[in-house]
Amino acid sequence: MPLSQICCEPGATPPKRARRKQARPGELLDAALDLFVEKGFAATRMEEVAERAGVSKGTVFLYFPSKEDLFKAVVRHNISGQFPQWNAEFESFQGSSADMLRYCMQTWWDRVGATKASGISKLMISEGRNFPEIAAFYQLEVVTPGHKLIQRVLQRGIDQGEFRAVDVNQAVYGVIASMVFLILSKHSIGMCLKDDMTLDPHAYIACQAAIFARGLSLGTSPEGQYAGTPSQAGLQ
Amino acid sequence: MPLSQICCEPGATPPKRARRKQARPGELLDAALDLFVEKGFAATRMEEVAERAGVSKGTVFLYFPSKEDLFKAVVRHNISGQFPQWNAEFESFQGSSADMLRYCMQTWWDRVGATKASGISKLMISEGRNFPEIAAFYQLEVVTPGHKLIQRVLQRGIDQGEFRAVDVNQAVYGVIASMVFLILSKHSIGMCLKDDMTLDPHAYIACQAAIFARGLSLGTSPEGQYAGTPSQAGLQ
Amino acid sequence: MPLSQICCEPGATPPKRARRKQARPGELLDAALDLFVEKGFAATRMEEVAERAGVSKGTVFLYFPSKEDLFKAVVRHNISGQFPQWNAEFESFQGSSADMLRYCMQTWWDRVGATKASGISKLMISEGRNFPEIAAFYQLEVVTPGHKLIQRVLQRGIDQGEFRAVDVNQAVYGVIASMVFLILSKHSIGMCLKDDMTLDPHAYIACQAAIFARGLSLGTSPEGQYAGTPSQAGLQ
Amino acid sequence: MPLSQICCEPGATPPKRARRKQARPGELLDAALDLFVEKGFAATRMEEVAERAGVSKGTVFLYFPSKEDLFKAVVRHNISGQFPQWNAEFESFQGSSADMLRYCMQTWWDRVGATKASGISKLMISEGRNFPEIAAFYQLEVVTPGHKLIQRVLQRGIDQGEFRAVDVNQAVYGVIASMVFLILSKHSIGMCLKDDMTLDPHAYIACQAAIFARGLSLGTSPEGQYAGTPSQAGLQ
DNA sequence: GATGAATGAGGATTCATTCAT
DNA sequence: CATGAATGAATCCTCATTCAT
Repeated sequence: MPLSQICCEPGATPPKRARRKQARPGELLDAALDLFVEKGFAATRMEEVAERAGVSKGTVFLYFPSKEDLFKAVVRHNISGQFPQWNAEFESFQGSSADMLRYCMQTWWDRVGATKASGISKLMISEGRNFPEIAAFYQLEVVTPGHKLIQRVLQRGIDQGEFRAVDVNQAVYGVIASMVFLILSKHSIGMCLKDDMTLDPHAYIACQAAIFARGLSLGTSPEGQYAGTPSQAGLQ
Repeated sequence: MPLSQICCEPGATPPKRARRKQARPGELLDAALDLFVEKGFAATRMEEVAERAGVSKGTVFLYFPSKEDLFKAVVRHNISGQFPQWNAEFESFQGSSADMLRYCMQTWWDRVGATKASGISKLMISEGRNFPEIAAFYQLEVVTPGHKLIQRVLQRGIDQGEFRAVDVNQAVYGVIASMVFLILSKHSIGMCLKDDMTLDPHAYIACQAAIFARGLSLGTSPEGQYAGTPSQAGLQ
Repeated sequence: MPLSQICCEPGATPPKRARRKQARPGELLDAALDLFVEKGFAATRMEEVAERAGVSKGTVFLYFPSKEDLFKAVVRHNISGQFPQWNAEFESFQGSSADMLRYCMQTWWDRVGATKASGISKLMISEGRNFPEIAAFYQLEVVTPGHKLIQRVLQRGIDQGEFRAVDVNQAVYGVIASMVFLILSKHSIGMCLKDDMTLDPHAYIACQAAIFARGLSLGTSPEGQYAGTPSQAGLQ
Repeated sequence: MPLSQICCEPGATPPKRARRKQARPGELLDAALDLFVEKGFAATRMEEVAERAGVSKGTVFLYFPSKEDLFKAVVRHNISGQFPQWNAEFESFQGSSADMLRYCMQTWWDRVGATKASGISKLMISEGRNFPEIAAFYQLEVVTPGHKLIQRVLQRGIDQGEFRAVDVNQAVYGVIASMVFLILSKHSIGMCLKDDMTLDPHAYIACQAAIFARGLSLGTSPEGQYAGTPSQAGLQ
């Protein structure tokens, strides 16, 4: 509990200056997230971030030593922070692994995909190569944890005899691909969508999750999945 | 002195100077494509484009009035004719729809994904938003035809009783998502891959195609796929 | 609670707060001296001065209206009384003038050169030009007295028939040069030393003093010291 | 011989642009030397260098990739370049080592000390610590070669039986000290001079060289040079 | 008095674009 | 046509200085 709350009568607002001090980082991170998503990392000027947060140029550097650090803070504030909760949440999941997969995808959408934070992923796809340190950070803080989370879900299905023993890594990428696509449909002008029709994320996720679940399930498998070269088999 | 400068009967290659002049724009576009794909629009320097094309800085501006114009020219020049004989080829496919889907994906990879052409997809994903006219063009020439092609494959499976009657549009996006992911794994430093492990495209496609085929197949379906909210069902 | 805050009879150390207040300027000057010597005027940040003095940035400006004023205060504060009992001490020296010279240099090193005081010499050498008033002050308080002291030693040697009748002024500068060099070897990263080898001050002084003493001595002089232009005499 | 001189009639001035191109680096180096000496490294703004050379800010960076590189080029252009000639010159020196030493010092003064280039040394003394890379460069290109040159002269004297076998390194520093002092008398407001009297460099060098020569000479040595502690011996 | 949050002028460096040759 | 020297607007970042608390 801050001093200001001790030595003043309850309910008193802290001095203006102090309140700003506390609020600043958050305001800056919000402004930065907006701009990074809107214009990309390289095209976002620090001064613009300052303007949007209602402070002067120098103030941004008071809280974040460099543009890269600002970006990292944005990532940590908006994405990485979610993982501990998620992991915990899945520890105690009781239903089928198919349900778990769907729940996982839907939850990701609700908490990240549907928010501005998803713009960060688009940004990493677009500019990651030019900022190796940032890319490494993102890899460490977002990609790897995300991969592991999905991997755990699929592995659980296999271990419990719900899923076939497919190559888990490849399967994980399939799930990630769905989510990446959803992000791009939102942030890349829906460029990959037919007729500008906007994709309904929940329906899309439900459909993909169902396909994955069934695609990984045991039961009667349609034969010939991996047999021969179809080009020879099927094409005249 | 090369022969071409001596013997000039019609049809002969034009003298070096003239040929260079004619070839210039193409060489510039090639160089620019490479660089835009590799580094993005902002991070690509005009001088670098000139260098890679073997001309001087000023020459680039002789052919393209500005960097933005160069970008637009690059994309437009590479979009044309992305979907040539594809449709015809699939008219006569004889095998199962599962095989057809897999064949379709593999072929796409060999003919497009693995080639330089996939670079413009990456470009559109990364920078499309900043060039709406171009994006519209791309949509018309690439996205829609691609979507239709896959749609036909899935619809064929449903019509022939091989696949379940899922929402075809959503399912198509799943397939596209896989391919987009593959492109990004190639052009975005594989930033979405675990531990920098390089994705083997053929294995990846085989796996995804198998999951899709099975996911869309009839047979014993694990019930409850769409029932209830898993958060209530599965979470304590 | 420290005793000083309880018992306040006259003469007792003032309460901590007050003592700090009184001590502030001195602590600031000390911190600033260190930093100015180490990094120069331009490269020293006011905040760093504050930090080293254990106060906040604003406080420095409370005592010194600007960085330049701080600099001036630092030098002025440290110049006073550089030459205390020196002269008196040498009145009664009994040995040879050669010994006296060596004793003089060694003593200077022990009492000044080796201490923090030599830092302001370095400061004046480095930044003196930008602060003419200060430089004049330094000239008056340090340079001239020092010069006179050495001059007296050499003159004594000449008067007593120990040294040749060289141009005393020039000779004095030779001695000063040695000492300046020693200061710089200490404060300028020994940039003028070969291979980063650290100079041993006492050995160096012993050597220089010996050379000076012998160089000023009577005895068989190698003739021709001042004759002709060596470029004509020695060069082919 | 440049092309322009081949394909044009003799005496024709090269096209304006080309001539500037050739002259630019020199003009920039001159402007930079002036400013570095006048204001120091840190305080010299690149734009100012450009202004003084009559070009725009960007042009400086066209020729020198960074401020540090510009500085290095200045050093190389004005100081390091001299050493090869000097070394060669001394290979063939015929006179006594005493003459050689004096000639060496005088020549250094005429070719470097008396020119603006000597300001560089003052600058390194003042700011060397803040720019380690530059300091290392200066050490390599100037300090070490200079030290070696003087060392050779003194060693020659010892080898030829002209000088006593003193510690050569220490003696070298004595010579360097003289020259450093001369530089400082020129660039540090003559701060170490008595009564603002300007030092006559030639007389000063003659005097110092004589003292060194005699100080290093054989002949009857005044006894007791290194004996006892004078403080005990001489002081009452 | 002391604090430290906030400011904004200033400086190094980059790069699209122009234009004399 | 082609060149590449020159430009200067734009951008990140630093730091002396101010001032509300």
